Amino acid sequence: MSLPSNILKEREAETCYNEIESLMDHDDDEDFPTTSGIRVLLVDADPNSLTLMKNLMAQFSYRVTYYENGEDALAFLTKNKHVIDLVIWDYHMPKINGLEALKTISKEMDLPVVIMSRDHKKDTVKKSTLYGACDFLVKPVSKEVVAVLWRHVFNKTMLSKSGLGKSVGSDSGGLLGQDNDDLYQNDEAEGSKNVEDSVEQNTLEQIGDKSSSKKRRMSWTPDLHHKFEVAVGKLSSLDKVFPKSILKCMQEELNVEGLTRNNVASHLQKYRQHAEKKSNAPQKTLEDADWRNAPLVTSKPLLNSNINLQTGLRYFVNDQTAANAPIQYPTSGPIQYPLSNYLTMNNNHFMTNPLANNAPYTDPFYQPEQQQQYYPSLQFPSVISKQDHGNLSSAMENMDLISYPDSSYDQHESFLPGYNNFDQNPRF
DNA sequence: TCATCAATAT
DNA sequence: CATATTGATG
Repeated sequence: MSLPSNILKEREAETCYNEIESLMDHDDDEDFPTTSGIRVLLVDADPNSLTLMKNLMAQFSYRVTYYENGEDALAFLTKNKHVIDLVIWDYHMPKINGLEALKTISKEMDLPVVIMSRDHKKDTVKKSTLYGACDFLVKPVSKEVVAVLWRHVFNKTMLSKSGLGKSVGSDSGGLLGQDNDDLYQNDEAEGSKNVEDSVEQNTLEQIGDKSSSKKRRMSWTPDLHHKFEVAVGKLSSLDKVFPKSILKCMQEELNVEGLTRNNVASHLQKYRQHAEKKSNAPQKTLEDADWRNAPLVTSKPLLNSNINLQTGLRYFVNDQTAANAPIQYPTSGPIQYPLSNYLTMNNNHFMTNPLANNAPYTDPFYQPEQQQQYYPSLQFPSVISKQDHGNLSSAMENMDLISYPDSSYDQHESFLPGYNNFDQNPRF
């Protein structure tokens, strides 16, 4: 098993350090960082797009090895992993698709893998990122994307690895250090059945095999939390807001099973702390207030977008529409999510694509002949911090993926790679 | 490292 | 039952 630092070590030292320095020095907008010499394995079953991408990358002096056949590519890779810096794999491949490649590569070697796809449907993006894809490119890939690709990948992999200090061995399973099999714990659990299911499993497990499996910690899904709040609301007028009464109400009136009084008590504690915190300190710090009140940054969107180091997804930090969109907790019926779709970025933050105000936006940063219209609400997702959004975040905490449009994305939408601004101390 | 959850101890 | 502490998680 190769070491995470192999990217650094195995490239020629001088090129490498020059590369780093030039990368770090360039926060200048117009200058693209050099990508020369980066050794890329490019795999795409479609010869046309393969050629296109290969040529484009050659323009930026990447050293590209390319395959149409996934098996051949993998065979090459196992022998030559030490001379490859980056793997770009098409999602839709016969035999070995992007996900298969991700699995194998993250297991057997330690290389950043970028997934490329013509579509960017819900599943494609979700699975790719969850399986540890370092980046997700939508075909046709623009030259701007290629220009900053290595910078993103490098930044992501190196930062996350050096962030843990020198420890090298522990994170070898993948970029996120997660086992693929465990990623979808919550996938089958939906809606109100969540807790019942998990608790049932617990009891079953405990009966069947006491020694091996730990009981799974329950999770307060949005739906369950909603019921909790409904129960609290009903009881509050009677001054009977105690765990026991809440539990009773939830069980009898809201058909919740499998909860214990302690579960409710624990949640109630957190719920109250949350309310207290909110009433005590509704004032934000100056800095936060400044940020929240700052005008929407639209002058150079790409330059202001960030990449999340864990998911590889882009986010944009100043979308007030999204930041201010409240989540609705009706006293009955399903929760009304705001005009947004939330992706969990990490345990602290959500990325959102507000679907409101779809007015096309022309990026002034581009030269006239290159100008294109964006749909800002979709192009530039923003981040909502949990600290600023109490009631929104508490209910959504445990969700990997809250919601997505049922239909595939608008064709104008994509997770466009932005320019990482190398903010070493990002707000998020 | 750091914040926060749910569980458990007091 | 309320509150403090713990352990796990990401």
